[in-house]
Amino acid sequence: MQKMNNKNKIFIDKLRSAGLRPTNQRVEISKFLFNRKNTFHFTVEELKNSMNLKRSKKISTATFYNTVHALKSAGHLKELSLENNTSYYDTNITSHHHFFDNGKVIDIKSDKIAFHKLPEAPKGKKIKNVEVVIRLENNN
Amino acid sequence: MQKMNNKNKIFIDKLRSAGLRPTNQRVEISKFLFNRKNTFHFTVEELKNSMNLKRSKKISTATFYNTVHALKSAGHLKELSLENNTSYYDTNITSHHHFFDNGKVIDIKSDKIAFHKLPEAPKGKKIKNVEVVIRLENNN
DNA sequence: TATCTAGTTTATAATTATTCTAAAGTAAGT
DNA sequence: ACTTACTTTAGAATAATTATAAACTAGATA
Repeated sequence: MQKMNNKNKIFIDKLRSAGLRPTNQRVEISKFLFNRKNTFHFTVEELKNSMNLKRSKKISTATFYNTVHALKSAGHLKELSLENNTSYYDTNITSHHHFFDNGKVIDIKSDKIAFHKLPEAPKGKKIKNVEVVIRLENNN
Repeated sequence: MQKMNNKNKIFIDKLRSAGLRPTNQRVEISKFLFNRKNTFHFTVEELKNSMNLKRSKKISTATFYNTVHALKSAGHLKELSLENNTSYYDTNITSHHHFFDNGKVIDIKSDKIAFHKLPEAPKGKKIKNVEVVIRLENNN
């Protein structure tokens, strides 16, 4: 069914590398996420709403969750812990940090933060990653 | 009803400063949280379970949530964003950071992390706080 | 100290984000 | 074209949290 043109190869490859068959729904999700100039942040609910808004045949919630989860596990998406009851995802998987301002996420390029000192991991453990979240508030 | 002895004054004061009347349930929660040598981390569910385990008359879930929320708003507890579907709280409200290892939270003293470089807040905003989470994995 | 009232507690229902289930549909190998 | 294992989907289930509203109580007042 899926027209297997070169244009979609990159998006299909991400799915395959996540162990997912490139079905229509998944390819559309993959394109929506990765076929753009700038990376962005989203919640699954936001993704679902913005994609389904323009579609007559809606993609189901479960498919969004499954696909996002698999893409995350394969390393194509990064999950952010910013608020305690919504998962934010980032299509920018390079090492970087975030400002968080009342539900809005802003990237901080990796080179804008440098450590002078960092602790060692407890014995038997190693550091998987270091995440900095700078929370913002209004100026007075 | 509440025996207003000096021993409890400090725990009662935390409640009052959070705008809460020092009822029996709340004083017990406040004592459970703050009447100890070392600070600790907890989820509301864990707090409820460990307190109610030894009680014949259970404190209701709503009271735990309300009290924790008010104490947090008053600055007596710190909420941590570590996992996306459970709120962790910390009775250590001083500035510090965390290791996070598969559901387990470990404090990192403030002086163990130093920044060489930090970005400025976007215009109109100021920095509320800077949180570092170092995620750990096993040394295989 | 008895009374009163606004604030509290509780069980339960409601909500939100997410995961599970199982029936109907489809990709891709033969 | 056929087959089979993987997908999609609607809807149910779950988990964390918040809301509701009836019964209860702290603490001010008479």
